[in-house]
Amino acid sequence: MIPIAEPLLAWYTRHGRHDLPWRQTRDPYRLWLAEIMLQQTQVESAKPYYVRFLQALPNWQALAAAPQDRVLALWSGLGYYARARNAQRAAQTVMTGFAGHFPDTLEKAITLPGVGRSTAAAVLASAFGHRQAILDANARRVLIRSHAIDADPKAAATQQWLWTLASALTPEDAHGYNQAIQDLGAMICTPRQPRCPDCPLASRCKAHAQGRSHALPVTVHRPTKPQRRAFFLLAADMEGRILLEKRPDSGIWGGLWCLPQATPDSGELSILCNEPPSPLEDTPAIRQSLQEAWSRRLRLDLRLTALGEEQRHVFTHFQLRFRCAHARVLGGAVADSGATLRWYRPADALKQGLPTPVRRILRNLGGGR
DNA sequence: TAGTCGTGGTG
DNA sequence: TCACCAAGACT
Repeated sequence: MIPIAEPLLAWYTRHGRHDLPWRQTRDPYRLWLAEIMLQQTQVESAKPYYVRFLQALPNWQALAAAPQDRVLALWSGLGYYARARNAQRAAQTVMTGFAGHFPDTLEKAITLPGVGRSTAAAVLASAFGHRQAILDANARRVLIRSHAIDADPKAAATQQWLWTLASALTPEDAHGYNQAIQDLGAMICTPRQPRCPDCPLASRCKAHAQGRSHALPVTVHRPTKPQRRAFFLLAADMEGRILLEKRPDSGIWGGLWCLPQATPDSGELSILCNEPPSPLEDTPAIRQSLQEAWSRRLRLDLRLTALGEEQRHVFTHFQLRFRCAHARVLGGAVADSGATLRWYRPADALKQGLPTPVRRILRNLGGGR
């Protein structure tokens, strides 16, 4: 084991990112929210969301009591929407189960939905000064390089070893140390092109000594992403309002408002589910099939007027190719008033919690902006 | 245990 | 265009 706390803290004092919004506070709510938003998310992406979210929902009580649609709207565009749903559940648990206070032990903290070991440790260390080790992507990379660990970082045995290492290395000032190791990972010990000449740990880093900084952590080859295809329905009524459908709570884009989707070859309208990719051709038969399927399911008299160009959206584990089917609503029972189908004027739709591709589509409706 | 869950930046 | 990656957690 290589002691790194001392040079790390000294470096952090001089070069750390002390101006990050969540470093101006020791309020557990604010620290916890930052940790949730930063899960698998880079600092620059989370920043504006963090500020906006706190402005709207500044404490446990406000978040616990807010409508889910409001929470998701604030999260819209940030991704991993289960985090937003879990965050609200966690806030409700804090209010009802912990008397409005973030739990002060690791065991209790990780019972909150969306709070794992690393997130809990980060909050306890920063909010209460507890000596708790974190193990996020930054800390993991620093430990793997400094100790020249060759094993697959994702393997369970490696994880266990890294946690042991992290715990042993974390000093009494875990609050400072945790932030220091994260900043080092983000600024110096970066995934690619690590800046070893500027690193305070270079003299004791095993990977550096072996000239393998760039080769660690080892990467396991991932198979290419599968493709999924779908048609999105852009149905406008007489007043120019657009039909949106709320997605189920679980699964992709859970709880968000989306354009109704369909695939041409499945008899009924499937929703971004895992099925063999069918081409997004524009043929009379496919238009007919889409029009009938949507009309039936949504109980609307639809007339498809055009198919937009193919667009793409890449997820972590698959790639989505889709086209927008523009349609007019001639009449019929308006599938409205339901909990999952609503008509929105485009300007109002943009205030809802939308997946990024849907937001982009609706933004482009009015010709830009 | 191995998938599942978003989005934007980067080489 | 593409694969990889990010302040991970859940099922």
